[in-house]
Amino acid sequence: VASTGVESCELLGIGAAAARAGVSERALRYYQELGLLTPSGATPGGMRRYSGDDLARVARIRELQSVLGLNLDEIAVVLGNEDRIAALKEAYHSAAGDDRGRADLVRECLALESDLRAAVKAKQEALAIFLAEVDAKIGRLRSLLDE
Amino acid sequence: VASTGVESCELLGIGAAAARAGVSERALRYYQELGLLTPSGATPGGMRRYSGDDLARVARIRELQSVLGLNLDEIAVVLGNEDRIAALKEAYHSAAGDDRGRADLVRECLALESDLRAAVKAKQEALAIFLAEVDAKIGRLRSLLDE
DNA sequence: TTGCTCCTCACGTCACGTGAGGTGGC
DNA sequence: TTGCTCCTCACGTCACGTGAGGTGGC
Repeated sequence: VASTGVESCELLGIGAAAARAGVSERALRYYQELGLLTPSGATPGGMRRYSGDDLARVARIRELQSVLGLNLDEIAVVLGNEDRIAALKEAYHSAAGDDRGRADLVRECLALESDLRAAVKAKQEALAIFLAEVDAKIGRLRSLLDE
Repeated sequence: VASTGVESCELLGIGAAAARAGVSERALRYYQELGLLTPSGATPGGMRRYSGDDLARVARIRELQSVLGLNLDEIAVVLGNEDRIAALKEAYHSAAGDDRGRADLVRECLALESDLRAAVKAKQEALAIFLAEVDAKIGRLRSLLDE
């Protein structure tokens, strides 16, 4: 999961973490305030320590903001679902719990992921139409140049 | 240009205009405050009157916000360019002005439209990657269901 | 002790939302 | 006169930006 070049043993301070993630320290503190991202570690003095997984989570938040235009409330739902999926995989590997309830959980996660997929598809459609309009405008400008 | 079902002779009050455009009255007043959209008409009493072209401009603003994620400063640039293109077409039909300067203007508009096209392409690329990830996650969940 | 990084308020910004209180034409 | 729509402040919200002033470990 941690493909950011940070070993899982060494945790970063908020300054280094913000620099690596390409966000502000304020943003990291704000995500924590909203319960979106709790740093993996802390010093006795109350300083935040971020892991590679934490940085991956920050990247995911920014992606959901910029690519899909979700707000932080909506992102909390998506991240919550992804956390549940990860927990489900753990539960499947260790053969604990009842199969009946677990299958229901998987179906629930699948439904939420399908909703996300539909949102992406809708965005793609809108972008394709937009691109066609821009291309048409460019074509008309080109023909204007050829008198 | 006006394909919103509003005849060009009858201008709408801000309430009807906002309802048709699917935005708030506050948003229309805010766009005017920023110089993005000046209503085509006004009553002696100081009430705003919106034309079909005004509504099309509002739709364009919302499209640039939601599809491309531009802020209102960036949208002002795009709209300014589109206004110049429209003015250029007028100038080409009436054979006024010098051909030399006009061609330069067209080239300038073309450059800005090409920038816009590049932004759209980048968004498409990001969305395609995102969709592939969602599909992979859905596939893994489906295989979990098949035990 | 000196830097450096970190901490918590707390006010500013952008794109509006949402009343508060008053005006204007059928 | 009564509704209805419109007007201008003006404060609230979301996702942070940006200092202000103080703390903590090498």
